[in-house]
Amino acid sequence: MRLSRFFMPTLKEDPKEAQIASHRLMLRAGMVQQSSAGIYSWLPLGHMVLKKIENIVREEQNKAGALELLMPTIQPADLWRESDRYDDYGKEMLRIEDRHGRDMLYGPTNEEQITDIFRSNVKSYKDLPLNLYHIQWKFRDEVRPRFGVMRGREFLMKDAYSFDLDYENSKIAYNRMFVAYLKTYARLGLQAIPLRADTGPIGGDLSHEFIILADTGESEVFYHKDILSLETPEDKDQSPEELQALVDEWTSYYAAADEMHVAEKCTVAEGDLITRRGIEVGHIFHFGQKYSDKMGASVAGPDGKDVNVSMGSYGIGVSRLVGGIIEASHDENGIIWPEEVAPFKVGLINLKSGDDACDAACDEFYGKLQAAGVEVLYDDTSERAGGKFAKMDLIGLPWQVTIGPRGLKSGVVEFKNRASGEKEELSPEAALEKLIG
RNA sequence: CGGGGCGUAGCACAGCCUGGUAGUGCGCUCGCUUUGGGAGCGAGAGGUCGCAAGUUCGAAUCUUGCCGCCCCGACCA
Repeated sequence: MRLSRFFMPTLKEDPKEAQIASHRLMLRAGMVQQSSAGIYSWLPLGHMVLKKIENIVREEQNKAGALELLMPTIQPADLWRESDRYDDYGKEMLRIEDRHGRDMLYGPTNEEQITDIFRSNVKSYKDLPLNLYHIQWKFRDEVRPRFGVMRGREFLMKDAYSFDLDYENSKIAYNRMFVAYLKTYARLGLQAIPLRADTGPIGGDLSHEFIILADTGESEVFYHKDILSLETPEDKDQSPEELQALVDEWTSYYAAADEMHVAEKCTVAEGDLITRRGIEVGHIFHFGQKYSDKMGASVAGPDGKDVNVSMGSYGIGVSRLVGGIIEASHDENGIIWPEEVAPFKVGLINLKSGDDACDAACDEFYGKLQAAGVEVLYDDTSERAGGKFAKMDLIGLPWQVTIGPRGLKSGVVEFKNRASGEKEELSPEAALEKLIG
């Protein structure tokens, strides 16, 4: 992509409404634009990152055997009356009336909708286990949206729903998602910690939330220091026994958010207990028959008798992760994208566009990267050098290649790693080798 | 939802107290000079001063009401 043809409205100064790093940087980098409180338009650069995260989440869900579908954003109130949540959910639910006077709502989550799909189509235990998910926009009318996309009212979420014949099988589904989440966060370049969690309005008896550490996190977390040295599970299929062993390993260390942490009961030695702040980026629940009982989601078991299925739900905040990753990975100059989610892998800077030698060298370099399928943003504008450097650091692409008249005289380009700040002078061929090789 | 703050050019702000030609910096356009870490000079474009009512000869400025946004708290993926 040539910057001259791209739409990336960056800001040199900090917008005053943005208080925390990710919000400030997303606005400055031209990733999002606020539409109203807690509701954002995703501009091309932000949209690219959002889609990258979404795709990684999707791939890991698919690998874990979940099947993607897509449920609507607007749901009928009657479904929610069946589960009694229409009255319980409170003002966070955005309620709408259609032209016929029917009560509708903008879905804050989809347990009722998925249970309806399940009950009208699945009748036999032979069709289980089943795990269905979608990646869809949700709306929760938060009293106080804040922190940009991290606590928006409208947000993109992956939510999966598992259906099993009994608790034992449901537990396997739960464990499978637990492990899939560990793999997902690792691919996103994040160190995530599973915490035993409160089940809240979704209900249920088993629940973990996944948090990433960042100073601006909204809740305080307490954990045993060794949990950070656990190895991410291999990216392969695991048997139910292997899954259980992995979950046991990850939950054997103490880890709790402030509302679940009781200092007197915590047995971790003082020197081993770390207190930091965390951002919740995922939450999984086993809630058994809560919805299948109320909504009549049953299948015939092996003995021919109907059984209400045992369910779980599994959420990942996709749009929140965009902000979360920035919180966990930035410096005073801007964002530092982990390579897997970076909008482009390489930023190519033409230091003197209009100069024949520079233009020719850049065009050639750009062409070769594109031919090799490497995503590159080529700053071919006539802006001054300082501005180009600052902008490239701001948007945080993992690698920067700078081509200017001075280097060209001695046949080198500057090759910079955004994360470490390390620079080296290389021949164009050597730089290409590093990026393509 | 309790408490606080702010709405003036795309962005950040001054002007308001004490009513009288709507300003500054950045950004944008054009020209010239520049060109290796957010340049200089010159010339421009860009505003229903959040909205409405009121007071007044006259309102960005005073009064009232409304709307929007931000921060702290409680709440929450």
